[in-house]
Amino acid sequence: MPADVRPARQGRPSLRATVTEQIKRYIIDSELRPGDPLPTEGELCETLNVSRSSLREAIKTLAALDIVEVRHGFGTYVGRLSLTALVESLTFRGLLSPTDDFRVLLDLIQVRQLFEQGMATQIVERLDVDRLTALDDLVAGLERCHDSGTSFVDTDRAFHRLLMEPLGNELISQLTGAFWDVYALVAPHLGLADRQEETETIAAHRAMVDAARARDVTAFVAAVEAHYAPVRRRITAATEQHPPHQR
Amino acid sequence: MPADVRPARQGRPSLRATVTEQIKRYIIDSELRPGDPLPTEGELCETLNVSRSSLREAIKTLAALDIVEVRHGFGTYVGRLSLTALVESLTFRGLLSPTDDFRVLLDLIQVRQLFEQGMATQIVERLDVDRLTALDDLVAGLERCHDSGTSFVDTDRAFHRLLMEPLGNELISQLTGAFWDVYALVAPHLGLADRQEETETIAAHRAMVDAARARDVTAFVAAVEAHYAPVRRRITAATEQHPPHQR
DNA sequence: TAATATTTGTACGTATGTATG
DNA sequence: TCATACATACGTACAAATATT
Repeated sequence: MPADVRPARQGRPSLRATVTEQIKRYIIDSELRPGDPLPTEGELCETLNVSRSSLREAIKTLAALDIVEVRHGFGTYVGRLSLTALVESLTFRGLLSPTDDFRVLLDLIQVRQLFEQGMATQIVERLDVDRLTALDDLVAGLERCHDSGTSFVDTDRAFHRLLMEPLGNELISQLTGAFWDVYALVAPHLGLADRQEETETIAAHRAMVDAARARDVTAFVAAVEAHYAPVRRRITAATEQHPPHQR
Repeated sequence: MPADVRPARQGRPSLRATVTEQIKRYIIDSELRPGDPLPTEGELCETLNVSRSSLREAIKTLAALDIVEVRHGFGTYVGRLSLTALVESLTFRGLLSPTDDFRVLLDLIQVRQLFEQGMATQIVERLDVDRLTALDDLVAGLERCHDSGTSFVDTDRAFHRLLMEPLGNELISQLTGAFWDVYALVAPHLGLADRQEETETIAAHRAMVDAARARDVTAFVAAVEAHYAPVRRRITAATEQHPPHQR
């Protein structure tokens, strides 16, 4: 009986690796969808002929990838397949290396900018009136947050996700959200204050909406540039002074 | 004693969640680097005051994210922080929904194209003579593979990674590799044959190198377009005929 | 409100497999 | 070959969460 999958490093695949593959196979073969229930641990143990400990470790591996979702005392379900694993992995990377973490953040910002500038033509084309109005509201929300001193972050995240939504590319949308999450999680640990530039940032958001409404790709790209430029400057400045790693 | 971390959904965080956070914290606080050894399971159990089962499940969660790496019979180490989790997650997503999987692939191709076109200016600017020569060799390698009928894939992957390397953006490089991996894993399951268009693909690769050598951004972008156009056509065609899900 | 069944979470003990020297 | 250290696997028991009655 040949091993039909990659032997990872060498030797035989571990039992847990086998079990994770079997569970994935079960989900695919049963044509389950996110949210659908899986058999209980007991049933799976019996079906796959493994102990509960081994099965649980396999389940935990799959849960980390959001391929399954476990609810205590209730059951196990097919996961939402979100990119939480990517967020966790990148966040940890950002927190891990004090000397390199600014590099990680710069990389991240560059990708976000690449998404919005590289898709500028399609974004400007496809943003309909409803979405433009919604974006207006979100910018107004940013201003309210600024005035009242409340948190910026949720509204900002929603803005950038809504911007990419009309592309109809679920991967880009999710990556946008994921990268935003990572930035929001890592930046505070680096002592990067946001508030000083909020006014500038809000203006850039508004410029993006205006450019999109005017179907002016060039102006839109410039507005995106203006949106990310201060952040990049700040990170670069922080890199140069090579601050001590806090905590 | 207040719960100092996010309550996730509701209630108290599970012990396992706490343990995973503690291990991550330990790695960061100890300033460990990828490849560095962690304490043994026994020591960690004692330090964190948890049973082996709980600890092991936490370890498995971290291993799935490549935050730690376990070597059987040898020990546990800080992981390479690769994007294997992203690859696994996206691959599974592609395999999961027969009706949508072409959509997933199209999304993927679009992002790959976005990377190469959006970064065209910098790529063309920064590719030095050595790298251009290396790219020449890789194209020659593609031709040899085509003539001898051997596998295309490794050389193609190397080409696209080398293309992005001079950007110095590790995230883009890794995402490029990850997306390539996902495509290579999912495409065969959809019955998308590659060989028919190999000649066309090789020509596009060569055009990309030539354009880069001439520092001609416009030509480079066009070559990238020509590289991905046939793939996208093929996926679109396959979508329309809505084939039965094999296996 | 309370009791109960179901399901996942945690703990511990023991035996086995694996890598290194 | 052997010894040691370590991870892997299994089984059982009980705790905690959830839903139903």
